[in-house]
Amino acid sequence: MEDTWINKFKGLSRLPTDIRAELEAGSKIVSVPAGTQIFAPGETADNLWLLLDGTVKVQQKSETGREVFLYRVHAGESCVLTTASMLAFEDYAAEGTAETDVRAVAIPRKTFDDLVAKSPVFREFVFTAYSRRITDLFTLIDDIVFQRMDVRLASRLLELADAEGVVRATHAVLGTELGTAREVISRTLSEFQRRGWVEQSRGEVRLINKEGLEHLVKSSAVHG
Amino acid sequence: MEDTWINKFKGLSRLPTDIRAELEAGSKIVSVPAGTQIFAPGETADNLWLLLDGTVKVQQKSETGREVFLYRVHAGESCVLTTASMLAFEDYAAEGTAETDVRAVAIPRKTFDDLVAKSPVFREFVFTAYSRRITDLFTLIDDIVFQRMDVRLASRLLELADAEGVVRATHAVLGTELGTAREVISRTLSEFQRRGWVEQSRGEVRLINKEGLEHLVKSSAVHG
DNA sequence: TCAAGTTTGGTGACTAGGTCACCAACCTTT
DNA sequence: AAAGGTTGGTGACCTAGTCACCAAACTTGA
Repeated sequence: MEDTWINKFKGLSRLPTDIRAELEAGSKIVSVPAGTQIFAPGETADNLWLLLDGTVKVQQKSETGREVFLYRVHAGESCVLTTASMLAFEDYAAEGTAETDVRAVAIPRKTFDDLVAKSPVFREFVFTAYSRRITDLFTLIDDIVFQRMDVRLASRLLELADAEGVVRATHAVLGTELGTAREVISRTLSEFQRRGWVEQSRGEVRLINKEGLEHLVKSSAVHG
Repeated sequence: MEDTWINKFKGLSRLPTDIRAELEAGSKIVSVPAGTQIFAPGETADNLWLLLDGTVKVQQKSETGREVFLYRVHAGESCVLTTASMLAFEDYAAEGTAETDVRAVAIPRKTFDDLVAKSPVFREFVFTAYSRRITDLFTLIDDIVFQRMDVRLASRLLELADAEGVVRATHAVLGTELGTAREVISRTLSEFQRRGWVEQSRGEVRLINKEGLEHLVKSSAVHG
């Protein structure tokens, strides 16, 4: 029914015909509604997901119940870090939730393992995805340690804004995204509002002066 | 000359004979002195290292020149995260340095790729190593965000202490290990000294009451 | 439609920890 | 013994995380 999804993934378009056929035959397209938990700590993942539409948020839950945002998987990307736990038959410490309605290709362990064995192109696809994710994690650690909160919030708001420049998220959610407390978000947003960069209402932040936010982000990139 | 190193690596001992032979023939044992830079940002790694002796410290260098410690590779482990960049032909954002004299098995890209293709046991070895490293990174992020500095320092001191209970490291080094400033280390160590847990001299910290440190670490694990 | 409960955001007071500037003690080199 | 680098100590200050509490905005149900 849908024989072109492979072309949505840059690294897969070079797959030879026989491997493409095996990949299509050995996987299936799934749809889940927003809010669905896709993988959870303590569960062994048994499918590699390649996202066709929507986004998945990956968070780490600490023993105290608090959460830290790790990364976000967008359409055209894969939840590849789960494959490590998949092939290693190990549990995964993070949890993934569909933020929006999600359509994805689910590749079961067996197909995945076969393709890694057979296809150099597929191997490169997997390891490239890994490499990107791991680099993201390194960048996250760097940010947490060295970057100021206001800069991190400004840049996250710019990322999360929709076409109208509106971010639909509560202060508490933004807090876990950045690994900080809700109060810190509230205070920083008040300051942004005082400067005329944003307007707020319950559950949303409207960016009314993106240049201000962008300038804050840029200026800090220079000095660190 | 050395045909038993494979048994130092738990996940490799189950390799079938022909694969063992290929692995041994296609790799070589290398030795480097303490302080050697093993991989650096901007370089494509072209060997997977399996550590036989010594330790390798992996750090992220930020644009500002400051460093954050990411993880430490011990004997019997592999620098597996570099393989992602190896197979993806991508640069790596982190740098690895030999902390001690290091003896290791270097597996070149070609051998590595062949073995991943041919051997399910080797694949499992690689992905298990990945899984462990990634989980470590998640734990690190969690620690940085939620754990108190004094607890983190206490636990790091216990890890780094030699058989005599001595940690040979300057305050500045301990600072980068924990992603904090030297001053914070100095103050926290003074407090530990005041409590009779450690004694200090230039370049080293002697743990004279490990129970005190351990108790601090344990007590915080309960409440978070 | 109103009361009760829940979710969301605001605030003051306090603490932990990161930053800056500077100095002193200590080691190494010549 | 002087000079210079390395290491550690300290006060003042600022950022951000924590705690306790409240108020406003929404939701639910009788």
